[in-house]
Amino acid sequence: MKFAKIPMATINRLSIYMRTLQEMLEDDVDVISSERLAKQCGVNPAQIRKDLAYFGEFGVRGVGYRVNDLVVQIKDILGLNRPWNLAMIGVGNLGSALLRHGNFIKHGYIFTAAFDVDPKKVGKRLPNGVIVNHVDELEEKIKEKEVLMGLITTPASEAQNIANQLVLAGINGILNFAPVQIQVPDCCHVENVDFTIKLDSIAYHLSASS
Amino acid sequence: MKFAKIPMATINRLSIYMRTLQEMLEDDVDVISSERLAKQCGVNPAQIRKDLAYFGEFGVRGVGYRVNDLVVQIKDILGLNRPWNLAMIGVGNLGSALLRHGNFIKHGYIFTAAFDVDPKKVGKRLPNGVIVNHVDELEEKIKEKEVLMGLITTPASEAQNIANQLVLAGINGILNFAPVQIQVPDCCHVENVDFTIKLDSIAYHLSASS
DNA sequence: TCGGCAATGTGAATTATATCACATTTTCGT
DNA sequence: ACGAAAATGTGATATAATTCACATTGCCGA
Ligand SMILES: NC(=O)c1ccc[n+]([C@@H]2O[C@H](COP(=O)([O-])OP(=O)(O)OC[C@H]3O[C@@H](n4cnc5c(N)ncnc54)[C@H](O)[C@@H]3O)[C@@H](O)[C@H]2O)c1
Ligand SMILES: NC(=O)c1ccc[n+]([C@@H]2O[C@H](COP(=O)([O-])OP(=O)(O)OC[C@H]3O[C@@H](n4cnc5c(N)ncnc54)[C@H](O)[C@@H]3O)[C@@H](O)[C@H]2O)c1
Repeated sequence: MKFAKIPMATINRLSIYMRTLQEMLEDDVDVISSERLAKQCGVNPAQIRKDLAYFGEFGVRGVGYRVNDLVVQIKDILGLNRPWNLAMIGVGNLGSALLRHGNFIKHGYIFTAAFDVDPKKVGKRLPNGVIVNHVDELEEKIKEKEVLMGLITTPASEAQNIANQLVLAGINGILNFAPVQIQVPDCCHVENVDFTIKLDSIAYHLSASS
Repeated sequence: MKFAKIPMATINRLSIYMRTLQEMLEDDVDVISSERLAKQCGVNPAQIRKDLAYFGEFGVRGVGYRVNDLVVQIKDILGLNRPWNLAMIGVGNLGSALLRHGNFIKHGYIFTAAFDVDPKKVGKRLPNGVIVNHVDELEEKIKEKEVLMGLITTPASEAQNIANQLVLAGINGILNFAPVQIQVPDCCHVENVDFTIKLDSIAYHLSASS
């Protein structure tokens, strides 16, 4: 079972399960059935069991899943039982909002470096103590701070260029907020966040149903 | 063909095609083959033709697609040949960054209302001229300003509550940035944006490949 | 100790999505 | 005017993901 190809959708759902389970922990739920968890997450119960079955057997038949254990197991699967150092490239509108946001650290994501080209921003100290570096120092600082993922929040026109530099600096995980498709070698994994695509999808549904 | 069930994935890809085509227009490309467009968008050429075939015949055999025409056609499909009025609920960190962002208006999305509960924010005028209202006035203002979609950027704990109010105010399209699964009636379409899920997915890929 | 219950884990069936492969249609050069 | 070239549109095929349905397993109470 361990060596089957894992659907991407499964990985994304595991994140959602994990987050839901963490909320349940705070409400002192300690055992949960796939049925109840499924309802909470808006998926089919068999889906949850199948998703987990790719990685092993984590439940107790007739009982359900121990919430705390399952959170740990999912974290193991996803590689989240360790901190991940992040770099932000582009400390503008969106970049700053993300840097200020407290949720990342709660999930083990730590901004340890930030870069910009604007002289007004370079040298500034961020609320989390990180100092904004000039993008010229990208490779050096990324290695020094042991950064493993880069978040691109520069203008779209710069995104590909920044991606290239990140890859050269040894980064192989990128979260791209610029609304362009960036090209990287196979060793590097890119995820895109594009809000307007989501808005378009809502527009389609509202138009189609009227 | 018109009445086949359209895959969600098709709709999302149409947005990507459209954006890529719009870039090409700026570079004065006026005809494009599915093959070249596919390469640019990182998909299979047959995929593009199939996606479009759900809605009609837009190309010229032996030639390709007229870029400008295809943009118009896709906009028609998605319902984007008209403006969409948006409301932002929660004018914090993220909400403000989005409100300041110029890309939305370029795609026909117009923020016409904004809401918060913080007395320091209510009454303030935003860069786009919109005044922040108290959330108590949600329904009234949403009707007055003819808002059709709501963006939720409040703390997660408030998200469901806000969603309920939006539905009551007649909204049936919601873009939710809070990291919780919100429940709405079938008439309402919800899309979620959750950055940490994307980070988790990157973490998984980096862990799995090492 | 044992039988019934409850909920998992999973092969099989179904549904959805993507790709192939080619007949069709248009353009263009001679 | 015609034949070759190019690229669409689409039925058939392949692949992937989801859901069903039930045998299996561990728990609990009598
Ligand atoms: N702000 C939003 O709400 C929002 C929403 C969706 C998408 N986006 C996308 O996110 C990106 C950033 O948006 P924004 O609103 O923060 O823009 P912004 O202009 O406020 O910020 C961009 C920052 O990048 C810096 N920069 C420019 N070139 C750079 C380079 N080569 N290296 C490093 N830094 C560089 C600029 O100095 C600036 O600080 C854009 O691609 C935008 O389309 C933003
Ligand atoms: N900031 C980010 O980069 C980021 C990233 C990912 C997810 N998110 C999510 O987006 C949401 C907002 O994040 P943020 O960083 O902007 O938080 P924030 O605290 O800066 O902003 C939240 C705003 O919502 C307002 N608010 C609270 N209750 C409200 C209510 N009932 N009605 C209307 N307004 C209300 C607050 O007054 C505040 O202005 C959160 O759910 C967060 O998890 C944010």
